[in-house]
Amino acid sequence: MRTGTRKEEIVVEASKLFKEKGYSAVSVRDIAQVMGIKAASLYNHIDSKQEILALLIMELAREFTEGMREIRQRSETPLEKIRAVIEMHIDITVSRSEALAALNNDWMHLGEEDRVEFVRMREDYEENFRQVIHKGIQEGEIRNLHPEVILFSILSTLRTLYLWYQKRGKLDVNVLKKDMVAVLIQGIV
Amino acid sequence: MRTGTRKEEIVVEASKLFKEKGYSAVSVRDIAQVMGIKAASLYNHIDSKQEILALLIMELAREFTEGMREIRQRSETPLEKIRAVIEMHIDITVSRSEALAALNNDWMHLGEEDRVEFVRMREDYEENFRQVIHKGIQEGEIRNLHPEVILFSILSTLRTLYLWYQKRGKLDVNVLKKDMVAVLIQGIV
DNA sequence: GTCTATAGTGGGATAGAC
DNA sequence: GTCTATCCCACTATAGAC
Repeated sequence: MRTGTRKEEIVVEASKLFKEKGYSAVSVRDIAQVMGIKAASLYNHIDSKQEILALLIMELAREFTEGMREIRQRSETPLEKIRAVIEMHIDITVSRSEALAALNNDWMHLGEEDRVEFVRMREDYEENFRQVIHKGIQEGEIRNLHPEVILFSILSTLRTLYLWYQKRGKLDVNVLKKDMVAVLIQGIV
Repeated sequence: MRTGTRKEEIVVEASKLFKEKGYSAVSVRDIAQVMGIKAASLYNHIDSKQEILALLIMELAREFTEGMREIRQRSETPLEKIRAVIEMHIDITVSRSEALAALNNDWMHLGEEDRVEFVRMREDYEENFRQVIHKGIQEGEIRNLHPEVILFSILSTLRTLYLWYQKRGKLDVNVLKKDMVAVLIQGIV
C-alpha cells in the first residue's frame, strides 16, 4: 500500500466485482471501467490482477488467525469463547463483506506461495476452534455431539453470512449478534 | 440427454473441475483433456460450455423446489418439516456434491433465461422455508427469534455442507443426519 | 497518472476430413 | 465420434508518448 489511496480504491472496486461474478470472471478491463480509466493505467498502481486478490484475502486471513489466537488464550469458558468467535465474524461480515466473499470463493486463485500460506492459516484457525469445542464437551458445557458437525455448522453459517446480511439488510448488528448466538448455541426450540 | 451416456460423462467430468476452480476458470480445453479428447470433439455432444452448467444446476434446482413443495404440504408439525428439509439436503449433498457446488457458486453464469428461472426457484424455496418457520413460531414450537436468522443459519449450513462432507468424509449418513438435526434444532448446549 | 498501441496467449466455437 | 486447422475475440500485461 505504498502508493496509498489510489491503489486502495482499485482494490475496493475490484472486490465488489469479484463478489458479484467471481475473480476469474472479472477482467482487468472491467475493473478499469468502474474506475473510469483504461486497463493499462491500472498497472501503474498494481503489479497484476492476482496481487489485488492477494491484498484482499491475505490481510483478512491474518486478521481471522490473529483474532482466533487472541480469543483462544483468554481466561473464559469454551462457550464464552465460541460466543466471541461468532461476534468477531459478524463484525468482519458487516464491515468487509467483499473481502470475505473473495476469501471464501477465490482463495484457490491465489499464487502458489500465498495459497499455501492461506491453507495453513485456515487449518490453524479450524484446529483452534476444534480445540475449544473439545474442551467444552470435556467440561460438560457443550453437548456430546460429533465435534466436526458442531464445528462446521457454526463455521459455515458464519462464513456465508455475508451473502444475506445486506439483502435482509440493515438488521441492527447487536440484534444480529444476540439472535445469531442464540440460534447457534441454544438452537431454535 | 437424448444422446445418452457420452454427454452425461462430459457433465460429470466438467462438474468436478467446476467444483475445484469455478466455472469461469475452467476451459473447454480442460474438460476435453480429462475426457481424453480434443476440445472440438466436445461440440459433437454439447452446444456450449454454458449448456453444461445449465444441465448441472437447473435439474438440481428443480429437485430442491419440488422436494420443498412436497414437504411443505405434508400433515406434519413445522419442526418435523424442518427435519425433513435437513435430511433432504444431506441426501443430495452425499450423492451430488459437484452439482451443489455449481448451484451455489456459479448460478450467475447461467444464460439470462435460466438465471431468471433459477432466482425465481430459489426465492420460492426460501419463502416456503420461511413460512414453515413462521408457523412453528406462531404455534410455539419454535423459539421466538428473528425468523430470518433461523432461516439462514440452517440454510447456509446445509448449502455448504458439500464443502466438508468429503474431507471429514465417510461419516455415516445416518449419524450425520442425526447430529445435524440435533445441532441445528436443539443447539449445542 | 493516463493514454494509445500492441505483444503474446488462450478463450469458445466451427468447418470439414476421416 | 474424433481429429486438424482455423476463426475471431478477449484476456493480461508491457512500452513509450504525453
